[in-house]
Amino acid sequence: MHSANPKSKTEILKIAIPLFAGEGFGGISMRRLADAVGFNAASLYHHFPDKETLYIATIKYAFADKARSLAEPLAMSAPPQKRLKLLITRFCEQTHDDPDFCRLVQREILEGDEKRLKLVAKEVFQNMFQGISELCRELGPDYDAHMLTFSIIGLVVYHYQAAPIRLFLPGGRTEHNDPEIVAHHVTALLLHGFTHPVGGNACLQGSF
Amino acid sequence: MHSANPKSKTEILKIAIPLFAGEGFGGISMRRLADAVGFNAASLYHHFPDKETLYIATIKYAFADKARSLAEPLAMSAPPQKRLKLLITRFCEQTHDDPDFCRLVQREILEGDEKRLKLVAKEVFQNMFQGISELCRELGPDYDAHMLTFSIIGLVVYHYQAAPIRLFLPGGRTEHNDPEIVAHHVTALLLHGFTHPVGGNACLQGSF
DNA sequence: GTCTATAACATGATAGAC
DNA sequence: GTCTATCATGTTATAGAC
Repeated sequence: MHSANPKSKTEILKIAIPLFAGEGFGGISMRRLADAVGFNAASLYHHFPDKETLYIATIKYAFADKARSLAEPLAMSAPPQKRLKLLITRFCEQTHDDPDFCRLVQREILEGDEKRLKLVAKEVFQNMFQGISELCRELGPDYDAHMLTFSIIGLVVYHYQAAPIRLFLPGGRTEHNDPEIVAHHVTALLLHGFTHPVGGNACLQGSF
Repeated sequence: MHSANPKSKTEILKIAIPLFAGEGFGGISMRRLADAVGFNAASLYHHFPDKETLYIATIKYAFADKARSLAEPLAMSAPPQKRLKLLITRFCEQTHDDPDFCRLVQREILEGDEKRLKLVAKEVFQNMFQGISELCRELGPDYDAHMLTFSIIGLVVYHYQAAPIRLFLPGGRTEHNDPEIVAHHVTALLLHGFTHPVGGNACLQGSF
């Protein structure tokens, strides 16, 4: 219909991402967003019919093509352990490098209604989840693949979700957010549990 | 000074918990909270000087004594594996049974400033974190205790944090939120990694 | 301690000039 | 496609009756 130039539209969305990620839907007013863009508040309504549409467009824009790149390392032909390590490394790097995206997803899971949660599930998680599930069936065939996939994602995500509180907890250091360190830790834990890959002779030490 | 009856105060807080947990600070107005309490909005200001003070009081109230009960199973004298299993079971049950609390903590980590994050760290996590860290040093002495503690907490918490999206993802079923099932899964994963405790001969199958 | 009334302001959204 | 001006509504917070 109108809005011949899609550039302004995506430019608005690009600026909206960190704002909504930081303070949420209710925390950002149309005026503040307009200020950040360099527009007048009324101009936003030329591009989007209302605030919620703008918000959902922001989320969709932030999510676009994220899933693909996350699912990429799974397609490789390599031993499952190697694929796992690569996947987790990539996942840690992306989560580390794009905290806004991580927070947006978190917000959606926290506040989104059913319709929007389905969007997140489809746009963000679906591909990666499918891929990880299959990997899980190779690596831990005795586990429930869904649960294991959840655990892998949660293990990585939580380290960054809770990063703001890390330094206030015993032993927390800045290096603990380093994607390489997180990836190494998570991979080792997933493959061997409490039995560290180095000192690995306590593996069969007992059931619980 | 005023407010001779502390009952109204805590009653307000009790009602505020699920509201703030569900829609956040910006999502709940003083009017709506007052309606829920059965008061007039102005009356809230007799008990609390402003909205933010009320919000922080709500969080503090929700957090009070949570830490102690979570740290309890760690004090037992039992083999470390058994203590871990008990801790995780309790943790899963509490997280499952009190989703409001879980969401409030999540919100605080997401939105809290430094001062409030210190509050969460101290009131909620400190004791439990300390206890888990020591357990970690027994169970996985080759791991970084801080990282491992983060992983344990994250593993449990994420399964409930992301529960709203579970059914929209491949293989997700309602039973997957059952605390007993989550606890069993998490415990097994932590102790043995991908090597399931039942079919446990693949334990040394290779480094990555 | 709770109410009514209201001040002072921010918000989402629209109309219309340019 | 962006602006100014404006509306209707909702917001935090206060003053003062009871």
